[in-house]
Amino acid sequence: MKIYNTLTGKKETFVPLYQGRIDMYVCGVTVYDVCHIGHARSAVVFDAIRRYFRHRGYDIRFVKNFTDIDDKIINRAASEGLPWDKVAEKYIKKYYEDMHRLGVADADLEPRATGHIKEIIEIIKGLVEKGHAYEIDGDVYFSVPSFPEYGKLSGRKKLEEMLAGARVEVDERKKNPMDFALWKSSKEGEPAWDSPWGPGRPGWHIECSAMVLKHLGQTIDIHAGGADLIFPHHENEIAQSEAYTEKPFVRYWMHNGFITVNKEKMSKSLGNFFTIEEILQRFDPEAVRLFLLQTHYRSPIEFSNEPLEEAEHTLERFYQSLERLDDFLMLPEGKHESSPAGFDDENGIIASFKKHFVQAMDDDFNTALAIGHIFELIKEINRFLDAKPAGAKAKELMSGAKRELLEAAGVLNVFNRTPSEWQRALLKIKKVVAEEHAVLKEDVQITKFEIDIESLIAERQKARESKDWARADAIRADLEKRGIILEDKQGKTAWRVKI
RNA sequence: GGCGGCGUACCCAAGUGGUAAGGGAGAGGUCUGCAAAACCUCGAUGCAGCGGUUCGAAUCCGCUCGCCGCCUCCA
Repeated sequence: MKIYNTLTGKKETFVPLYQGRIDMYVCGVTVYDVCHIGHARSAVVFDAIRRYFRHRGYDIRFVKNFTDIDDKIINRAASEGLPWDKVAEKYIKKYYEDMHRLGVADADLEPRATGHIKEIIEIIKGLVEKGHAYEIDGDVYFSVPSFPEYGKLSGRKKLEEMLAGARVEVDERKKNPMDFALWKSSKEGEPAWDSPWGPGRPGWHIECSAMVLKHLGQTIDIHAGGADLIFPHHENEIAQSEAYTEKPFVRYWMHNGFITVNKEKMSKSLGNFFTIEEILQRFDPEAVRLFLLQTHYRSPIEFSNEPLEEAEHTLERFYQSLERLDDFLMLPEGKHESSPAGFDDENGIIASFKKHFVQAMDDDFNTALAIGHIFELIKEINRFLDAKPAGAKAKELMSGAKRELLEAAGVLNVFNRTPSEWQRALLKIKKVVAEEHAVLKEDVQITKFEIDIESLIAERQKARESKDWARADAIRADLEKRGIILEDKQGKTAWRVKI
């Protein structure tokens, strides 16, 4: 398995520190506002990667933090008129709602900065004792010159060069302009914890060092996050952690690319962001997840409606094919045996799918290629079924193909509903069912709607039998206006939601 | 100013030395009462441009052009 390591700038063969086990830490979010699609990308990508590790048989310990104390939270508390910890609670709750809808599983451990003040103070004390940190007026700073390897992650070599064009406002009291805060003294009325340097709160970077150390250990296999965390956040984490433990902190650093809007990074400050909530009002969550996984995790993704609509079409294609496959598998067996030639070849698409899927994912988690393989398999299954196969052997081949398909789908956590669940979800998201009804009594209303459709289909069927094509076509056209497409198949008429 | 990334068909996108995955859109065909879906066929002699290394390059090297990111909080 190969992983691109930001530290070396290369794809490397992945070898965990302890055989069969992986310690992985992902930087989560600062909970001062709702999440946007950029946060979703990071969460979805590392969720898929975590699932893949598990699929490959690793015992993975997966930790993702919440930053629940920080200047932005304090500011937000002031503007919302809430206590700071209520602000954190509120957005943690919202985070879970959004992420669960996107199929992001909870981490094994989801520690919060404020739950680790004791450990943070311990580390800062150690760093001061070792001469890596110093106190000024209740603030404690990390001394960057005391850690010669500083800059190794972000590729920054000379501190002077970094400062030349930088837009940093330097705090005059710091010994070196690059020094960063480990502990910040609190002003009157701000949240504060007691410390050897007086009441204060932790700096941003130190929490991750403390939580990694406490929950995973001195050296971990993988540390991940968005590419914007490389500098200064992860660079600073390395400095603190390695200065404190004198051990390598992280073996593989992974960073996901940004979501862009008009080619520019989506960000709060530019105001060009779309929240997960508003996107999910218009698109199915599975389509959003698929959209995010159809591009390699390190490449930028340009955000717009079109690829999300395409993702819905892609899902439609998948579920239509799955339904067709299910229909075939439900068919009575019969004695007749007939399978088209070539489909059960050892090197054929069906037999080699699993190998290809694993190869793609083993190569730095190429989910885009892996999804490509899924659609090669879909096409092959459709081709097979087009040839009107029959008998036990054909069924065996198809049930095997279905098993492979769903196993791969499970790893990515897309394509894992039933075709009818997908259609029901579409009924809601495409607002085919009147909104007030859908909101008031979801499933009851939808079921009634489905019964209506079924009776219209029956009426149309009668018209067709008496060759009253005008009547049959009128019913079909009427349903299409309401967002329902009818498809006449062998022996039955199926309906689906128009995308 | 320093460091880094990107540029593949109409659109999205994979591909880091062996002769251009996949999806969408489009054209033609099979199927269908007609459709829809599915399937088949067609579609980049070429991967921003120029030059070089090589038996062989989208893939490596150099230069040029264009776009973006980090150096401030940021997924």
